[in-house]
Amino acid sequence: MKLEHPSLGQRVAEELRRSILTNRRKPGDRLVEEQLSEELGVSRIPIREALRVLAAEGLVDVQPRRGASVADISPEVARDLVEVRATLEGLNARLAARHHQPEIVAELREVLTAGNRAARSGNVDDLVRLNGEFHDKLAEAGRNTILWDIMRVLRERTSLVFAVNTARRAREDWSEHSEILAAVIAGDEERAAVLATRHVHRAAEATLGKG
Amino acid sequence: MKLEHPSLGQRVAEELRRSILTNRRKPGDRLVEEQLSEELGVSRIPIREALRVLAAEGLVDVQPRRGASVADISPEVARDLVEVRATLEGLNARLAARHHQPEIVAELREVLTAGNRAARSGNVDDLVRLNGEFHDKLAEAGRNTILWDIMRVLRERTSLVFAVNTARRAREDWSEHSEILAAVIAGDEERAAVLATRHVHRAAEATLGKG
DNA sequence: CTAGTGTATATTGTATACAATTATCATTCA
DNA sequence: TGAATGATAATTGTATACAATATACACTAG
Repeated sequence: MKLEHPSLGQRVAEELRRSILTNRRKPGDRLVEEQLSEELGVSRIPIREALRVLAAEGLVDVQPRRGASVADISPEVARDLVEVRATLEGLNARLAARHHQPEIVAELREVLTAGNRAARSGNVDDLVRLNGEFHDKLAEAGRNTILWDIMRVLRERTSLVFAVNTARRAREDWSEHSEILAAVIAGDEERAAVLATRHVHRAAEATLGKG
Repeated sequence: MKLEHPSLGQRVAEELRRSILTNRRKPGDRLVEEQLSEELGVSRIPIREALRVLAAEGLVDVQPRRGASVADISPEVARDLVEVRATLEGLNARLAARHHQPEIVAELREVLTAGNRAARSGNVDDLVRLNGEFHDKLAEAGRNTILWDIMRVLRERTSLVFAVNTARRAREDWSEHSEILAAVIAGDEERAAVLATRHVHRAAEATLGKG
């Protein structure tokens, strides 16, 4: 077995995370240690570590002595996630508008163009990736590492729920992204915050209905 | 060895968490697996699990192949934590005011009286415990499990920083708690939110200075 | 005397083995 | 027939042992 710097556990976690977020493993699917161990060609120890990491992120449920499964997010929990995420995206957009980071803004502009293109062509893989990039870079522009970290996890968990609507809502999504970025560039904290918060709520409504 | 339901890892995590939050283990202290293993009388496996859990909570730093240590929170990170926590305490107070939960409010009233008593007598242990209870119950009143969970972790991490000031600021703390609860009871969402947010910022300023 | 190198030691990462618990399912008794 | 029961299998929890890596420090070369 070849060894590299990031521990096996880390890499297993990465692999599992991807398989969950791309819906190759679906909510409720059991994650049996022995089984994963064979499948990925490592012993159970790194598998266990990975499962704990993912459990901490909320992507996996683990019950003592009964094993792990892909998290199944109930509509109630989804609403809770949305409420928190909407608030934090608002805070972050406010901070981004305040801090005014030209380099990141330039990158965001590029992502925006690519996103609009993908929205017209309807390429789902690209849309998912670009949407992630947009929110990630925006979080970077907020310059708050704690916020960045929490939002990353919240985004993953909500994406587990909203995945179905990525294609359908693509146009609105990217038009809203555009408005948010404009407000950030203008340094209009209040408007950036309101738009970002509203953006999350609207994306949620498309899947959960108004609540 | 006696076995009980919560796994050893869980109990080790609990034990370590307490020792960190009570400052028996200080920021920067190394957490050597073998050493903890002997000290707590279990093998290294549960120790590792516990360290991962605490790392996910931000109470412990672990670097691959170099081991774990009690998290040392820089002033910059502390400011970031405060910014996020202030916002979320605001959101939660708003939700608590909206949802109007008589039973929890009754409990909060009791904690408040006990807190004011402790503030006058200056008993630090009681102050820490009651402060935790107040915020925990308030979080419960918000009825958002995601928010509750995130705030618990943020509170632990900020408490690591603010610990020094618990006694000094006790009077103001509890007077502010009282105002927040009043706004919650009155169902005044906006006022509850503003007060809760301001409360966190003020507690932070006592330690970090205005930022 | 300092920089660099190599070896010893400490520590973490992983694998294997076994113990404890939970789930499954056939069987028995009412 | 259906619920309770017990044996068996599947699975997780923990311990021990070993491999890989990082750190510390003495030693050599310049």
